[in-house]
Amino acid sequence: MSRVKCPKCQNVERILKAGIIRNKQRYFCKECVYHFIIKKVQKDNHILSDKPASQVSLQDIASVAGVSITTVSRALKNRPDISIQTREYIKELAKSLNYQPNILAQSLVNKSTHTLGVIIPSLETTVFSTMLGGIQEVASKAGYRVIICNSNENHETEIANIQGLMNHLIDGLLICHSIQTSSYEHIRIHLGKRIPIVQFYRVAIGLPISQILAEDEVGAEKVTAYLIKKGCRRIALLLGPKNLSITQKRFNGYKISLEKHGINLDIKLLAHVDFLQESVEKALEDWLKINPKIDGIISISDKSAAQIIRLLKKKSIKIPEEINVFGFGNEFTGQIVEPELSTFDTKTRIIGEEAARLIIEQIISGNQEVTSKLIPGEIILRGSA
Amino acid sequence: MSRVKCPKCQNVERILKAGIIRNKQRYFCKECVYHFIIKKVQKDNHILSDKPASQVSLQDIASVAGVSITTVSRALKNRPDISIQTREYIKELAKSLNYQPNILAQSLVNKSTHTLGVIIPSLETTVFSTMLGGIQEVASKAGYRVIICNSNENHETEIANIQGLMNHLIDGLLICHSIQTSSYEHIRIHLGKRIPIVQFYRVAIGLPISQILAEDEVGAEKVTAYLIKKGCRRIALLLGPKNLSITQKRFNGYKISLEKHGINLDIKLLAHVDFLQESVEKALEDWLKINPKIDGIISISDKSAAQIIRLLKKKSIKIPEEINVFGFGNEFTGQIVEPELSTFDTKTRIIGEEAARLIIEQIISGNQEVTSKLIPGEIILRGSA
DNA sequence: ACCGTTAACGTAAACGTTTACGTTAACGAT
DNA sequence: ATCGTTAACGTAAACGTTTACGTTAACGGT
Repeated sequence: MSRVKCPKCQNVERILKAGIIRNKQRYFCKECVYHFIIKKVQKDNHILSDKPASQVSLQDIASVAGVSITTVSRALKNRPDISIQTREYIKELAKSLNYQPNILAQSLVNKSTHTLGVIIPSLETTVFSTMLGGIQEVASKAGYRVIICNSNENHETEIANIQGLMNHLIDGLLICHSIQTSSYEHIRIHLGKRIPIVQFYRVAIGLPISQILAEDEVGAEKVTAYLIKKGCRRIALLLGPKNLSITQKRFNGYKISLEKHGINLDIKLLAHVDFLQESVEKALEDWLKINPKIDGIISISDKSAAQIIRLLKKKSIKIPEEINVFGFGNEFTGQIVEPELSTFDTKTRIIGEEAARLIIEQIISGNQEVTSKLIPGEIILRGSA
Repeated sequence: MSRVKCPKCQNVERILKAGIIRNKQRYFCKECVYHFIIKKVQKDNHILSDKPASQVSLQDIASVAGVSITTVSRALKNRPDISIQTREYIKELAKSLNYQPNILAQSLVNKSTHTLGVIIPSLETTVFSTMLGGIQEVASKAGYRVIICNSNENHETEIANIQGLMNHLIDGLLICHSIQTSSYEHIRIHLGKRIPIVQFYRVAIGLPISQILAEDEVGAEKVTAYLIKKGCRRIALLLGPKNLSITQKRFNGYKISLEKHGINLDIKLLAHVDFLQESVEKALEDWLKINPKIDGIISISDKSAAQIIRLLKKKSIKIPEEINVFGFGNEFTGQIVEPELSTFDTKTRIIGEEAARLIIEQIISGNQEVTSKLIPGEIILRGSA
């Protein structure tokens, strides 16, 4: 009935229809017992007809040079088993064709991407962008790219980001936890695998993971001691959410220092904020109502401290005469506010640098020994305390 | 002489040595004319003997389920041509084995990485980290990852970063040029290819590339006009390096406004700085020596403006009575300095958001039509002018 | 009995590399 | 002539996916 010809036995007579598959008629040849579908005619893609935009591959170079892909790879990678003439010829050819290796394919074979993943809670907070700067610099110098994921202080986002990065995109993970992160199951499941993890600044306490930390406890202790020495007895402490490691450590340092100097801890002097301007203002209002009056404030960040100073001045409260204000982090803002802010410099950039250094070392050595490093900070005295 | 047996014909007699290759003895069987090397005995890697750390692949699932890789892929991707029972079984199996797809392999096949590349001159400058925040947010919501490369205001680094990212790592490139970038050959060679490029904030003038811009010209014009209306006649203008687009545009706006109000342009009132504190201080010193005296300063950024205010106050120069100071960018610092800083809000975050939105649209639609978008800014009046 | 249809699978090519292993031809020594 | 050696290449598998295409068995209609 039809002019269909069997591609195997060339028979035209005993061909039967045999169903429709993917919108194409299928046939069955009774002669040679063979099912088949009529192929479309091939397009004429002889020469580089329609690939203006696509990158040239090893195959393209090999075709032009008249050698195999292996030989091209050998030439470009300076491997042995190739003659000098061939090597130079191929190298020049590759350059003239503007060959660029496909990093995806390389990574797939080499099982290494030369990329670090960084999970950061926010990009618009000075401490974090400063740490990122340190990470970037060290990573770049060591030949590593950086994928930055912003968790936006959100637990779910943090989990999703980590999962994505861990799916073979990175050689190592640097993580600074979000405010909301209180369980660490999503980290634990990746421990002991191929990809090393380093926590920095905000860390999970109690997990066997390498950490790079600021001197939160020591710093808070030193600052508290300094204020006590200056005569303060009612020192208010502005802290972040309770689950954060920096919150716990700074509180510890504060408490230790009070104990050493025989001052009783007053819970009313503690406040937990979420880094937003409103919550800082609220905490300050509450403190100012307390009796006996507060005579010192240790802030969670320089930004909040600067904000506190502005608010106190609006209320005509003298700094440092009535209230001493101390910041944490040594941000630029502290040099702008009046009086200039005394602060504990946590050496934020160095934390980033060290974190990158540590993870790169772990990647290269394959040694994932758990280490914990404290970056020494420094009290910087200016006008506010 | 030896007990070597030919793997083909099992002959033991007519075996000859045939060179050493990669430190292994090679043999030649005269019987069947065959070269061979004695293979090492295979290791017993029956069960998952030594893969505690390696991720499970489609192949692993397929082996356990007793089906082919294709079937597993179909199940996990909800493709047709699979029975519901099989699909559900495989899905559960995958979950219990904690299967995670290898994004590298997916990207290689799909020729798409769902990743945006961003080249930024610095991470520690507020405008940039704010724009990054905007980019990140829009990208995340659209399901795109972000690779951030810090050019560190360096031309060579910018070139290297772009080249790296373009080697199949990203689906689209967002770029904000470094100070040092004056030639744009490294951008031009990537135009018209598969990967769209969008410039933002600092752009190359004259290249056919889509751009998202701040209202630099209009903003400078408005600010200048405002100061003139307030009575200023000697308005100093702090600019960045001459090759930057924002420098040229802000200067244009300034000039236009002066002309409109019949004020002559005085070159001595212009200063080009490199964003470092020292150069700002130097520019200010020079200005203060000029006669007739300056009565207004338009700064390149809020940070520099805040710095200028502090310096002026140290010299007991009254703001805004003697000198009006205007910033650019609406950074947090402007609310801390006293008097609070009047500024032109360039809506930095929106610039980032729009840049991300535009490039994602170009990626999805495949339409690389060149568009240029100006993000409307807004004058914010506070105490300094 | 014969034919047409379809659900549900499998095979293999493709993406662009890297690399273990095979092969060839030329050369020198016996 | 026969054998050992080596430089310089090629072949093919592997990395983990996706997908075009082929195949099988079962079923229903005549």
